[in-house]
Amino acid sequence: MENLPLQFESIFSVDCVIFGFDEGELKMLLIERNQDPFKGWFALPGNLVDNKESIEEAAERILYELTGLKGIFMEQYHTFGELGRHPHGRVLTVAYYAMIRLNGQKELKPITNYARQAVWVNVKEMPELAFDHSKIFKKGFDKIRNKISYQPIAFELLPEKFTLTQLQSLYEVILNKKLDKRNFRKKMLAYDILKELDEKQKGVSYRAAKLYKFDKRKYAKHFNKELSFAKE
Amino acid sequence: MENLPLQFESIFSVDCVIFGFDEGELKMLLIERNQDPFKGWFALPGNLVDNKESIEEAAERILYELTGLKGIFMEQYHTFGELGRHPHGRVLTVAYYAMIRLNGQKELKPITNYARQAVWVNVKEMPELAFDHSKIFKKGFDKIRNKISYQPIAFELLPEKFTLTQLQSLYEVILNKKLDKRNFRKKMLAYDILKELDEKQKGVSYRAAKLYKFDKRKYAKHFNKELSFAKE
DNA sequence: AATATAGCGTGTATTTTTTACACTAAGCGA
DNA sequence: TCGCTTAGTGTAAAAAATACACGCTATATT
Repeated sequence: MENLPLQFESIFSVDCVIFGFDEGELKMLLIERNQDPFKGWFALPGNLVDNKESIEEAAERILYELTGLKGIFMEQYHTFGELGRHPHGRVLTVAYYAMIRLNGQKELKPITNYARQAVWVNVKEMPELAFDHSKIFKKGFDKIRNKISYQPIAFELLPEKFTLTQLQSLYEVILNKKLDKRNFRKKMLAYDILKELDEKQKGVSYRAAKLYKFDKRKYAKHFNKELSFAKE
Repeated sequence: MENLPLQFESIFSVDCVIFGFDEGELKMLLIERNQDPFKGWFALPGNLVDNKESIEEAAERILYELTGLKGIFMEQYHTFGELGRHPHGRVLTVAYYAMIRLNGQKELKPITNYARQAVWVNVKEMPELAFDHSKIFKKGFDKIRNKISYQPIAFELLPEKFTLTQLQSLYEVILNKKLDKRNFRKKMLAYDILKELDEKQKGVSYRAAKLYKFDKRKYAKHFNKELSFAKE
């Protein structure tokens, strides 16, 4: 702290690990790089932070520029700064994650041409990524897997209205194990953070399930108590 | 990532939040700064990371230089990079924490003169700190409070041999609430990670308590199951 | 030697939470 | 109307968490 030049600029980047849930699969947002190094490789959306913006603002801007997604709230989870992580020198990267709702097909359109395209990739079919991004992704995945065990972040991934079966299968994908239907429902309803709607699922060729909404107001009330979904 | 100069140097720092437990009080390690800005203020041990060392190495080196403590394993928990956090420009700082055993009085002797002195301060009597260090400390404290609820990190703070009452009072200080003696013991012993010794406390003017050791081997066996201490 | 003192060490009953487990009901399509 | 597919439901047993109080023992004091 002491031997700093009197005025200086920091060089560091952010990387974003964005999860989405679609067709029963947990997916992650990747870009195909259009620049060296690692041109043509898949990578996490990420770039350098400007000198006059906060890191959070940078994360939001960069995600927008590379994928077209706007207004996504992300949470910081780790900073990576291995000596060898970038070919041109050590760049620190601050990693953020978010879980978002895929309303039907959210349009992915990179605004800059640093990215050739942005795509959703099933987390179970992740290719090798540029830089140390595979490691960053893995740690982010661990993070949400852990977090979902005590906080109901899963709702962020589902459409506004969802069935209990959808909710359960999301938990199953993230935790990577089967849960008991009756116990899952009992537990989830006991938390009293779901609002049952007067509506049913449509367009299915079997008995339609009731739809539910996440009730933020009730959730806030229970907020101190941490919720536990993982123990079963 | 794309518009990087071909070779560059990163400027960033680490700050260390080091907890110790002594005389029934949870304490934190602070230095008194001997340099502007904030000369004479208390601050977390922290400094710039060299260009050829990993962040972890830097944390260890810096802690040593400022306090004389060696070989402390620290864990990263957050990165702070507010635009205004350093008067000369934005410096990112990666924050680490550790909990350490204070064997009697561990000698604190700054090696460099960036620090005038290093001292243990009760977390309940924390002065205002330089830069945004109060915020960094607070987040670190939240972190261990949360962590101790499901992982037995408390052992790192106690002497090798300790009584159950000492262990309980440490939990009470960190969680900031009273726990029931019988239930605490029942739960702790049920986890089967303590080894009862054939020794007793010495030098107390009342019935001496049995001493215990933390049994790392048994802990490793149970490691998958997370332990819960906070619910009561 | 007797007594005071301070913290040690222990058990049980109750409530709450977690788990295991299987069938009928409803809606759609052929 | 029959067949298929998923929705929706309850109970009993086990495990975990909680609430709660007193005799014991080592030392210090007189």
